[in-house]
Amino acid sequence: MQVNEQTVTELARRKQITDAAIEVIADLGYGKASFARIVEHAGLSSTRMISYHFADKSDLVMAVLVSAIAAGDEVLDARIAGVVDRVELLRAHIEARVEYLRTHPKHLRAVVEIGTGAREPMYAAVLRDFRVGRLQRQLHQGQREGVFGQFDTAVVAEAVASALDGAAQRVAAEPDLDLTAYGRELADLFTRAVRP
Amino acid sequence: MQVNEQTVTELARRKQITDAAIEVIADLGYGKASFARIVEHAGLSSTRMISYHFADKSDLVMAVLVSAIAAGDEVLDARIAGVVDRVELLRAHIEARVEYLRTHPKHLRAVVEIGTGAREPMYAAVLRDFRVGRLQRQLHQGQREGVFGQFDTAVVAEAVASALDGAAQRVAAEPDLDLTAYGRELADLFTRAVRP
Amino acid sequence: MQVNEQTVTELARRKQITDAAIEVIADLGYGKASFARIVEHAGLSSTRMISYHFADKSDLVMAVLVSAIAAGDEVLDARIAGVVDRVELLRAHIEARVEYLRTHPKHLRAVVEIGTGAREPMYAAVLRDFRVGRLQRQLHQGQREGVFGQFDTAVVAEAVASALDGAAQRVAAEPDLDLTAYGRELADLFTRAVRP
Amino acid sequence: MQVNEQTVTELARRKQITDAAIEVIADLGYGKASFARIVEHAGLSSTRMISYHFADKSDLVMAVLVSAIAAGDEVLDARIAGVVDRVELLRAHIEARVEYLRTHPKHLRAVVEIGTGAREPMYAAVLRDFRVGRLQRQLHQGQREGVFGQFDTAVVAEAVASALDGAAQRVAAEPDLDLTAYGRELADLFTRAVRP
DNA sequence: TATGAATGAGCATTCATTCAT
DNA sequence: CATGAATGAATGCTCATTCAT
Repeated sequence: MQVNEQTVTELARRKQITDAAIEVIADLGYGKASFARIVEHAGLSSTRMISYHFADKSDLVMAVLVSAIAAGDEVLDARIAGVVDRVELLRAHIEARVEYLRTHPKHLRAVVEIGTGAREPMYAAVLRDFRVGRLQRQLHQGQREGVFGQFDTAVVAEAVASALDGAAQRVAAEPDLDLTAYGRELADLFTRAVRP
Repeated sequence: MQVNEQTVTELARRKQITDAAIEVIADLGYGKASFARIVEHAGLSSTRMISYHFADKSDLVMAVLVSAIAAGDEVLDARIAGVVDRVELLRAHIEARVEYLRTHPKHLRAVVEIGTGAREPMYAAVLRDFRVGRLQRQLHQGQREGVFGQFDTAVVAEAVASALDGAAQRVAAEPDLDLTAYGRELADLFTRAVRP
Repeated sequence: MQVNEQTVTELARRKQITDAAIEVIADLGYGKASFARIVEHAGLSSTRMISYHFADKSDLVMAVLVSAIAAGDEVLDARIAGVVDRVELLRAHIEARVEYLRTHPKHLRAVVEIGTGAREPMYAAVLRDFRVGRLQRQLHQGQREGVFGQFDTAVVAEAVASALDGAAQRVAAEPDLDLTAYGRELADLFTRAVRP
Repeated sequence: MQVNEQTVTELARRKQITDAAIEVIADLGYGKASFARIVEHAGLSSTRMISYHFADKSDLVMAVLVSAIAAGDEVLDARIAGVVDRVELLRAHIEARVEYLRTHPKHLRAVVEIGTGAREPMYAAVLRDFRVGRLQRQLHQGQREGVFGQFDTAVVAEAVASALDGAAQRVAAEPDLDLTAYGRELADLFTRAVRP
């Protein structure tokens, strides 16, 4: 008995809907991702099903965000584990995100779509944390250690995050893109850029 | 009497509507920019007015794109005129885009919104041309001249373009942002990154 | 050319819809009076028609209120014209309202339904004015002239208004009720009650 | 073991739900008083709880009516106990109802809301009994005894009941209203009105 | 005694577009 | 050059109720 006890069915349904929502948002964009499209994709009987399991649309979108970001951070954590060198850490970070894009294209694309398409400030904090939070702290630490040059960490972190957003956009239009190479290029680019 | 005859009234109306559309798209995002919001903003009597002057929504959006991109390229042309050094040209390019963002925030933001929010492939070519076309050619030329190192020009051009998109997003949420400094940081960042 | 120019068609449609809304609100009550029921009653093609002519539901309800109240005040004005005696004025007022209930049962019932069923404070002012505004001023004036006794005019005005509401409720359940007699009884009741 | 056996838990649950329903109906109005709102207010887990303990919505509403009316009649009985004078009985009746409104505002308001908002004829009998039943019999008896004048007892009883409804409405919008004074005014008003 | 899960019907409102003048 | 009038489809969301444990 836990405080926040939840049925397995309940959790399974939420996951089913969240997964469908990720696909639909990634494929159609945030603006066109209606409940109707999501139930179609999930094979549910009616939109009523979504309303039953989520308080409202923003509740569902937040669940999508949490789910996709958790998966992305898992990949990131696995990739940077044991890396100590600051420059290598930056490279690992960028490559991990691109790897995530390669293994979970719909997930990352959904996050980007929500980030650019949704206007509600509700998602701002969690999105900002995912995009630049950790990265900016790493850059800052690298500067303190003298490994990186002097630059505005906010600007660089935003540039890295935007470059990854751009990669997600490009791969959507160009599915055969070699993402491993793309990630290496991006990592090269920014490791050169942060040199003292 | 010319072949492509258009009255001044017609042109003025189109401009009035296009300008209103730019503001609305920039302010509400592509997804929420409906005819209704645009007529409100333009002070027109009904959405019928838009349908009369534009074939359909994509026609209007294309007009917005053409108008905003022309203004952006004008700023760019003025800024790079006479610059010959490749590195300075890159710097000039980036700073010109940020200057455009500073002087015409709604225009650039509208372009970014359409780029991220609209799904019709119709706009893809003109958007790609604006975002990376000229830039990629410049990077390529710099490599041929041996001024830049070896990197994937498509990746770097996309990264620069994305960084500028990101700047447009950030300034929308943070209007007091010092864009001149932001442009300089970005130019520094990428000029470092392209060094051989 | 007037400032607030409006087409005849537009006005006719609004009236058609408003009239249907009055009937539906009177028959089904405010809570059950949906756009769907109103278009059915008006013989329109879809609820879209209502949304086209009225900004939203409260806009339609306000139109209903204005229309029904105007008709009621017309009956009142005709009935009290030339009456100078204060007591006779009170009698005329009450009988005029009941006469209005007799000649326009749906209209008055719609007003009562909105008054009791709608929670939006939006309608409060216009409803209060219709129910007690004039009446309370008359009672006050009668007291100043020494024709009426000393009582709280707000309480008595509210009691009269509530009695008329009650009559509207009763006649809905009991359509054969002799309203002329009912009005006379009510007038007798309150003229006795205000005597010094 | 009795035929109509009911556990204390069952009764307690029904009371919990009924009490919550009274509050919700009083606060939001009959139209907006959904199972969802009632469940929220009662702190229950789901609407299923209500459906389990009550056959349907009208069953719950009827329970609300019975409960609220019983409480109101208790106040009335206590107030009129020992009063024999017909005029004083009328005064006591009115003042008791207003006192009930003062001590149990939600209860009386819920009854009024159901009376005006619900359309089902199911509640008509019990509502009519509460509103005018006893009162009309008293008025009739007073006329037979020659203490009251000649008037239509149905009309006067309905007027008194409506005035009390109106008081409930007014106090909802104007919580600082001096109800004791209001009750006295109302009692004065109607005792004057029934004089021979 | 309780509950989790599901449901079909209905709600007001918004959308870009079209017909007729 | 402009407009008034209309429209079908879709939006997210709420409703009381039921099935199966």
